[in-house]
Amino acid sequence: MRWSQTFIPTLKEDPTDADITSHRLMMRAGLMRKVTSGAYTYLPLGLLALRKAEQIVREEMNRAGAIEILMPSLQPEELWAESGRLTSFGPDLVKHVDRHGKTLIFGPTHEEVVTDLVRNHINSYKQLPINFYQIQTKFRDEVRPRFGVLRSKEFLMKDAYSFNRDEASLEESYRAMYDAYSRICERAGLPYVVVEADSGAIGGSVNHEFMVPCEVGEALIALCSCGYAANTERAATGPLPAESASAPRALSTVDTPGMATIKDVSAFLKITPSRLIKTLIYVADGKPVAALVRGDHDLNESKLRVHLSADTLELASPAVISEATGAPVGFAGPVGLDIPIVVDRAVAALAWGATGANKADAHLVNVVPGRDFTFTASADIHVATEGDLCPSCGKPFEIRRGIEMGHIFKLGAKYSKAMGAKFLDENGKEQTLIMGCYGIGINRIVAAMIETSFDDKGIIWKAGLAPFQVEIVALDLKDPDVKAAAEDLYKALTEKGIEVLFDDRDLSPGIKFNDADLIGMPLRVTVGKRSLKAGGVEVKARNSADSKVVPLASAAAEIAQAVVS
RNA sequence: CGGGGUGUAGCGCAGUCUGGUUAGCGCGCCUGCCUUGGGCGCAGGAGGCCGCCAGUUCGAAUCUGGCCACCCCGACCA
Repeated sequence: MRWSQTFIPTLKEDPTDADITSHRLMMRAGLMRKVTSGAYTYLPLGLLALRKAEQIVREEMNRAGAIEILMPSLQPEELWAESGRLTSFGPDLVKHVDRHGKTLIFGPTHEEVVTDLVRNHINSYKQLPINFYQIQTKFRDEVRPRFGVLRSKEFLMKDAYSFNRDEASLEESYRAMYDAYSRICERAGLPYVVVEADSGAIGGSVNHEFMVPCEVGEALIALCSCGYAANTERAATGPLPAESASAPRALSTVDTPGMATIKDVSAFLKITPSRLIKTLIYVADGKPVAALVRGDHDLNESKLRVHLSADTLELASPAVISEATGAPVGFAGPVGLDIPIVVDRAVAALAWGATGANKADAHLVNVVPGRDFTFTASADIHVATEGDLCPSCGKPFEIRRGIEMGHIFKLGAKYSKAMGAKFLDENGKEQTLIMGCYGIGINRIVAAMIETSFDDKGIIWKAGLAPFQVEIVALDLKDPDVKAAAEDLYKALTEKGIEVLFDDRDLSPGIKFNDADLIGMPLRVTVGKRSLKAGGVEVKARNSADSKVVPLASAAAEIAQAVVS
């Protein structure tokens, strides 16, 4: 591709609305442009990279035995009503009412559509297992799109859905996807960790996320040297050692006028937030329950829901809170409370703490769990954080940020049961299909790679995703010898099937070198009067400061060799 | 949805507080000359509903009100 014949609008300055590296560089290197919040136009260079990512994913899916199809973005609302997700997915759904008044959903995911396909056409165990996938644009009405293409309202996704006869078969499909995802990360040049994750709105039990560790990642992951790795939304925590109870003092009440937040109260009482016992009132399946966590911890609703075996769980309204505790929000406490009380194990481990007094403008101090209040259960119900211990080996976690690039789920019968997707087994007996689903964000592959491979000059492409393997920078194009040498090399490399970008623009060397660094192709070949005088062309890798002069006669072969290796 | 911020040429910004000729600067763009190994030089030029609507005023980029868009933090989240 000749630079003069394509469209690569590089920017000298950083755009004001991009402040993370990948977004900034994707704009500056001319990979894309924003159309509106959360929606981008991919320009030639960005599109080439996106297609590379897509092709890697496609090849690995095919290799893993998945079958490519293409489902529509437009989905009938009724299918979502059948699965029950019309409400659970809620406001994130992008909807459209057509001229007949029928509501269509712009698919954020395709469990319903694919399950509908399968229930109509898969009837026998002989057709199983089967795994359908597609690479398609998805829509989500994101509350806050951000970080360029890392969280957008419209994005390219590969979604695969396996249908299996039983758990053992699902395990095989799941394993095949797990391995495929690992290979995809490796081919794309992405550093990654696989973590246990929470399943959110998709459902199911076992699931893993493929994370690219990176400062701008939105997910927090707990890592342990023993190999345990989990999203902090999901990570179990090991029990903290109980504090030794040194001569407990008597419970007493302290006036705390207007102090309803952890920050206010801990400052006023001159104790650390970890000594405060935060009392949260929830409504589980219609009944109020108190959940106690340390002031420096966040309650993990998933853990609490699982512990309570509740179908629905939501934070109680102020009215319910004051009815249960007799106090306004901010002053709830466990002492004297007559609803079920679940304490986090970290709270149970406290020798003493401070809590709300169930009375406006008052807190209790020297509260001893078990002495001053009893509790229904003690469980791990807080979000894993710095200072927590690994549940597997007991050593402290390391907490890191990561970009969630892929997510694989064992769904079980969640959708097949709700939508009646069944098959007949060898005995002619009707069975419900078991499902798995496997998603990977194509745009995120590209952005995450850039986010983890750049320098102050620009992008440093890993070969797997690089739009071109080689950029020829031709200087002194008005010199016939230089022109001929550059053209010949371009032709020779192209004929060898190498992806070459030929910067044939008649611009000053500085601009061309800076652009070459910015767009960051793995190999740069400079052809100019000076290089010819030195005996040929200058070859330099983007990720190295060294360069060498290669004779014209062997240049094409040598460069081709370097690209392959 | 709560908090904060920004909208002036393709990009990056000044001007707004304190209203007053023709709205500036750098980069980019066009023409000519010059230059060719790290964002050259000289000369000439094009490009603006100053986010939108309404109001105040003799006069509004500037003051007032409403609206819209975008960004950041938080909440939320395959």
